Amino acid sequence: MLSNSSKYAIKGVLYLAVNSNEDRKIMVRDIFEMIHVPEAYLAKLLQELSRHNIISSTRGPKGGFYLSDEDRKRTLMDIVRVIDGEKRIKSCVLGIKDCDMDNPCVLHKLVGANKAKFIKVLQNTTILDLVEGKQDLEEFFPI
Amino acid sequence: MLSNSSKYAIKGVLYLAVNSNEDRKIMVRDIFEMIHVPEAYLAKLLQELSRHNIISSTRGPKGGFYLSDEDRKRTLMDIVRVIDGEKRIKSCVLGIKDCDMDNPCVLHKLVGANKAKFIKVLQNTTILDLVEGKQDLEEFFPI
DNA sequence: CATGAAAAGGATAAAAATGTCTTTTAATCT
DNA sequence: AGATTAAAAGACATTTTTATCCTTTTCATG
Repeated sequence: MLSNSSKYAIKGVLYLAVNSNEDRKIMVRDIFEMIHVPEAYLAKLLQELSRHNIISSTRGPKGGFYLSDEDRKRTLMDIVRVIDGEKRIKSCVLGIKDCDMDNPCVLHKLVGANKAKFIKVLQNTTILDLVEGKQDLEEFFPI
Repeated sequence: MLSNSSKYAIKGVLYLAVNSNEDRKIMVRDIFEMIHVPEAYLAKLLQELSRHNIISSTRGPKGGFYLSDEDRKRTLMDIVRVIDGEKRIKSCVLGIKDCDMDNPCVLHKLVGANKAKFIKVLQNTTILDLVEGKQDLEEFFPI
């Protein structure tokens, strides 16, 4: 349903949400251990997200990845869409290829409702939602 | 969440449920086109299920795969368990490795409820459930 | 009991996902 | 300007999943 890559990406962004801002950028080197993702792999994922303007980054000294206020309004679905693509997440849990939520197979009703709800959660949950109301931030990490 | 293999297996078993019984065994050759699964690959999957007594088979002339009445009481979860293993299906949608339903990570509550329901469906739905009340059997295929 | 039909099983191939490494580019700081 | 730092980019490697092929074993039947 979600690839490892998407999960890694979400964890990375979550870490940035808690620990970074415009004035406090973070290097991959300082993230990967906390979230248990291989350094180079995480770098690639964050680069991909940055290229799609889901997160922000600057190069050079004092550089690193961070989340702007705008970035924080992104949903989990935005992340998944970049990493896995729309198709993978929406594809049928039981069917193959041609079956998806918009064009369901006959088995779809069996599991479709649950899956639809799951997708709604991804679509409706922003990074900000996840982090705020989370006073005890320690609680998140290590994931 | 579910591997292709599991989906293939479910489709195959569903076909058997509709078209086979003790007196009417079916060869892989006569299934694979209907459900859009490569012949040799489907054979492997059905063999694996047969070995685990999820479905039945006999060799030789007039042989083939079929479902006994007992087989029909198997759940979708039984199939998935054989093909994917318990671990894969129960692993966390967001976390990695050490996080699963029995030992949830902090992100789990976000998506855990939906996933739990999905698993319950797999656990509670038997092959028989799926097929009966399905008068218009044509409707199932091709999947 | 010989024969042929079918599953079973082993070995291999192809593709996709995951993970690593090296070079290039850009920002910052003397 | 030049040195240094860190992301960006892309080539390369590994592992897992998916898929195929081919031989062996089994068994119903004539």
